[in-house]
Amino acid sequence: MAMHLASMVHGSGREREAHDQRYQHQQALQQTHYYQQQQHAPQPHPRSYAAAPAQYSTHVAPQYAEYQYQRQHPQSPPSPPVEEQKPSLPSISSLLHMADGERPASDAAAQSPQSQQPSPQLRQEQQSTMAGAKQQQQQQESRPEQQFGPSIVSHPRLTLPPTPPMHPDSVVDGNQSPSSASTHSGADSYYLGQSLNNVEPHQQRQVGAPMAAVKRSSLPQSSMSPYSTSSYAPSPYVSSPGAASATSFYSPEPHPYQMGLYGQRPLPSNFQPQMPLPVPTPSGNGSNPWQHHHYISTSSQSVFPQSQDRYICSTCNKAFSRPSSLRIHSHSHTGEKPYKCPQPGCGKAFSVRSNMKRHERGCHASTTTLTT
DNA sequence: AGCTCTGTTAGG
DNA sequence: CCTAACAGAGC
Repeated sequence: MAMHLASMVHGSGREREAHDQRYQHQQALQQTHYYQQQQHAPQPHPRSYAAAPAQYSTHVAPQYAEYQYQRQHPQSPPSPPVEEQKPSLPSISSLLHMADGERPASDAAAQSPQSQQPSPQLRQEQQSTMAGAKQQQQQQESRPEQQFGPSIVSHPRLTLPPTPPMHPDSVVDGNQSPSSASTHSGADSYYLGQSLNNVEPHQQRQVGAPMAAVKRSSLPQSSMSPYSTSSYAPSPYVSSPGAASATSFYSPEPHPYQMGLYGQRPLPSNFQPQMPLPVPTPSGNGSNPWQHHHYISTSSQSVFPQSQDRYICSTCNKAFSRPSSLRIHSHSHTGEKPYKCPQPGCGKAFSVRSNMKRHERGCHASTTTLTT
């Protein structure tokens, strides 16, 4: 029966086939899981830069509209004018009755209070968009389905109090769009660097620990780093972002990690951020892993420092005025702690020398005073 | 110009 | 409280 509805509502062609299969399957699953998914749909990262989500919402949402319509219709109209339902719903009802026979449990779940959550607005949006296009199609294709339309547009429930709008994309593609959208935080840059270590960025993204290493740099990147938009690709110094870090533009020290991740060079004073705006490629794995997370406003270009902070971390794009600062900063990405507490028995290591000194003073005050 | 140290802030 | 990380001052 789902097939009927789906095929009736949908257009034809491959998309419909794919949809039907998927729809059938989803119907069975989603009747009970839909709202769970909705609740679990990842929220956009608070720091993510509003760029992406909109583009993901389109072609998946409609099926939910159908689904919602189909599922909610029977349970609901708070005060369904009988005369309205009579002419408009018979076929739907019959379909649903069939469904009842097939999956009583699912419908029971569908009628649970929780199932009321989905915002009428959402449905309204979806219906309004869908109804317009598809009703006409339906009316042309098969007459009976036209009841579908009127019941939608005139349905009293559409006037229900507004609830927080739910984005179809977050509902439907929760694990796709938000994640890709949320990758705009500077943290991703870190993973980019990590990805050089033969680990997929998205895999790393699931590893919580490394996040700590970049938590600080992620913020400054968005706020202060004008290079974020893409100091890599079009840079005269960098021919291939992936290989970029392997090239030592600035590497006074022979540290391997610098060569690998932080090969950095002073920006020319006349450097112009000429690079095109970052393209939020949904195809994440696109040829260029460096592209997928840069959603910095173009206005940031105007703040580009001409002479200061010429040393840019290739991982997080943070700028430093001194190479040593960049080097120290790089430790935060690599996790390297080259400064070890000299005190015997204390194996503590630090990424910043001064922190080690401080530790030494604090924790080994007595011994240090003796030794010094 | 660059390094080291100190002070400060923020997170766990 | 401890540590990570950063900015600024002094050298």
